[in-house]
Amino acid sequence: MATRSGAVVDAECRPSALASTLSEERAAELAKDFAVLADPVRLRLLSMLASAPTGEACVCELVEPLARSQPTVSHHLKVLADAGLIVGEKRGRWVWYRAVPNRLVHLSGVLG
Amino acid sequence: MATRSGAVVDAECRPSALASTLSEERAAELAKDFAVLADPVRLRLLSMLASAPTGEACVCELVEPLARSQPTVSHHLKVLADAGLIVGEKRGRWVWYRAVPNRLVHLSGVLG
DNA sequence: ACCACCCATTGACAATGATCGATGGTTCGG
DNA sequence: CCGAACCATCGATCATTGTCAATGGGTGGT
Repeated sequence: MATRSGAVVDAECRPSALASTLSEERAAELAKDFAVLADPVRLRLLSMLASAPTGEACVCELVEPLARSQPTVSHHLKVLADAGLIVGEKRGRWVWYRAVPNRLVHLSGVLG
Repeated sequence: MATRSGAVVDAECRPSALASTLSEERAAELAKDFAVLADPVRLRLLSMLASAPTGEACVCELVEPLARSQPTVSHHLKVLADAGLIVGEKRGRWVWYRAVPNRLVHLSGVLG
């Protein structure tokens, strides 16, 4: 179907505006946040800390139930700590980790 | 502090029960769900589809704003579709993708 | 029948990340 | 002061994944 003076372009895909409401930078930030949660060991670590009777646990308590080596568990704890999801406090020989409450709420808001 | 008959082991880390409330299988499932969201291109795709005037968009409309090749965009759309987050319908030469509502709510519940 | 257009699949490659063994730094008990 | 226990870091390895070029399969206009 041609217009009077123009070429026929009716069947072509026009680039037009689907300007995303989500900027590239913001998307990258969110993706990093979700990537922290995209690992079963880290999810179980969060669960174990959240359900700990005293609210905290030392690394040596976490290694065995996870069936991973101690360096691996330490690695995941660091990832979680860097993301602000947990905090660690050194007391004597032990380092006690505790889940940071409400730190996941902003992600929950993105989804809901 | 020693007990009556036992040796002193007070300073050792005992393995004891931090039985995670989150099973290894469930953790693996959740991790896969979060992994789908752990990519900026996929997050922007979801955003673009959700904010599309008609609620849907064809692939050719999505390629340019994302600054990725068409095969790459197709790949991400497939990942999202396999996760049940979007659905695609072929009409003529085009495939129209639409976001599936409320599909993210269960993840939102996990976080909140 | 041909060609242009839309989209998916394939194959290859580079980057990222999960994992472990080995090592080093602290801290405490004896 | 020495050894043992706890934890972090380093180096290496292997699997996963994001990306693109090339290709193929459909669909529709001419």
